[in-house]
Amino acid sequence: MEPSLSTEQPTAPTHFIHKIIEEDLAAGKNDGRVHTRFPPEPNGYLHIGHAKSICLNFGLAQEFGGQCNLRFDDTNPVKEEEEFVDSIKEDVKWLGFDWADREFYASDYFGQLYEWAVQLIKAGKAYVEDLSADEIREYRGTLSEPGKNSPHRDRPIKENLNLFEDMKKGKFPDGAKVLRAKIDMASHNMNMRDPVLYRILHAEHHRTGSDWRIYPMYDWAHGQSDSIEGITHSICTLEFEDHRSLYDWCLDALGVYHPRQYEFARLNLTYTVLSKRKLIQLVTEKHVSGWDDPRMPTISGLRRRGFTAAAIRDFCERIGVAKANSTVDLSLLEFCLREELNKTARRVMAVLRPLKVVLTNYPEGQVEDLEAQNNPEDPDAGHRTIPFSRELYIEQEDFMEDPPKKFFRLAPGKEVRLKHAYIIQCQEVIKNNKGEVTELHCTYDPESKSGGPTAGRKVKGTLHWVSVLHAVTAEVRLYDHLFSEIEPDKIEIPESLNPNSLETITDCQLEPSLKDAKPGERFQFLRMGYFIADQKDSKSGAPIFNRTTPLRDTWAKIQKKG
RNA sequence: UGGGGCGUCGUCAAGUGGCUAAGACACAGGAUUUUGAUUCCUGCAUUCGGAGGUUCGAGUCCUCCCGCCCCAGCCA
Repeated sequence: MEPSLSTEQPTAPTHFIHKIIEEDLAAGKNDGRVHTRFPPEPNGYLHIGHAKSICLNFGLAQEFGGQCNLRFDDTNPVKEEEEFVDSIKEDVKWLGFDWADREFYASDYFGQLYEWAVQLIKAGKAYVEDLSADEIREYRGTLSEPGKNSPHRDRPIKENLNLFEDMKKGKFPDGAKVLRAKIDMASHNMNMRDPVLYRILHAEHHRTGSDWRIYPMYDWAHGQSDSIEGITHSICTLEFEDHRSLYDWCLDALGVYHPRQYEFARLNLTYTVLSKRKLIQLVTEKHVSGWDDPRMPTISGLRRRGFTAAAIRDFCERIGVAKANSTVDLSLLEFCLREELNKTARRVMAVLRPLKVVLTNYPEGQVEDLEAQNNPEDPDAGHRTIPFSRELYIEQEDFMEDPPKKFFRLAPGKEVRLKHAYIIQCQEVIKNNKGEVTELHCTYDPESKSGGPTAGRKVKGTLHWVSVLHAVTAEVRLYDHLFSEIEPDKIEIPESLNPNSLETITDCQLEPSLKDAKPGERFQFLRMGYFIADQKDSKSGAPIFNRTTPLRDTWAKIQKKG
């Protein structure tokens, strides 16, 4: 391999958070430490938007020689489940990141968080509220009008302490009381109008069981968890920008180590829905087969679809990190995918919609083993042999009885090259009584054998094919966008769905080497696209393939233009 | 109409007062090709949401205006 003389370097990420860290390091902050965290709530599966955050947090730690924790933000027992923490761990690992022994849970800190709440009460900075949720809302005021103080705001510290302890002991029903920070009911920032710190929830927690009757709110748990873990840069999405002053207030009120929060714009993708609400809706209303349906933008869905972790990481690097809301073109993700698959996927031949071809001048009963390169982009991938015989299948769309001018494929009287094999010419079109083409009679040119001494003759088109006698029948699932709208969030779910997002073909004919494809194995079906043997349904000997993405199709574009 | 953010090519996104406003994707041409794939060339913002102003010089500084996003959960 020759060393590359290119001076082009992959553009190093220079986004604003990267710069902040560089500046912090230069200024000697945090003793030169960089410590981030990825803090998912275990109430759903991770999706491509989370991947952006994962790559950012783990990537920054990696680049600066720091560490990144995996921390589950499990402060709401009524929404969170073990199933989700398992899937999250699997997905982060699959993406290629390692949190070593730093797997943490906000629930690990419930004890400390409670003590800190007591400390806050003692400092006169928190009080127990008796008002109902509705009343609290009324007292909060509106965006343009200040709120009013709660009648319980000036409760004596001693009383607050007792009440809070009783809340902890489970003496009150859900919703009866709540602990609030005493900040400023007239603040322009709604989050500072005496935010709720603790609520009563008589619910089983997936980790702490029935130990607790009160659970901290996000704002009380997050910053302190960051503090406990020694996080230096707490990176979150834009909607938490308004929470930053509360994040800072809590840490300052306690006088503990104070990490800094930075916000970036979350990822949006064309033709894709990423909101948790809609993702859950897709699953519960069974518009998809589950969280890992290959059409889902979840990590598990993308994995099953055949995406690679490297392609997703590359994508996350290319989209950049900024504060402007943006919607990335899905074609960029597809580009990253194809770029990698082109280099790595083994080429094979598979006929999705078979049309039989009989080579009338080929000896009956003869079988030739032809040599085929596994991947022209990777000489190390080697070669394999493919059986060739008198009866073959070609793709239905590769034949037209009355073709337009620029159709380079098979038509009556026309010649094409069969990949790795011979040039054939169409002599006769056989039809059934409905007038449908059922079979083609062709002749082959024995002088045109691939790799042979007289193979030089050029024809315009090359087709993939499979020998009838040796073909393996398989199911193939063709996927398209789940949504037909470029901005599916603007429309409600049944209407926004693409009715043709899944097409299952059951009588595909594959070259024999595919018979024992292992679940999870990826291929390029020559001229058709990239496919993966489904990890759930495919079995060695009875393979089922998912189309990851089609190849770029210039011919389709020409046809569209007419 | 309170507060917090954001507006640079179709889409992302560099740019932090001084050469003709990076790069990628997309798109459009062309070359090579036993995948109409890949690869390779070429083109693609006289202009930075708008209007004024400061300056020898502004996407970058100032003023005003316009537009978009987020916040009134005992969700995160």
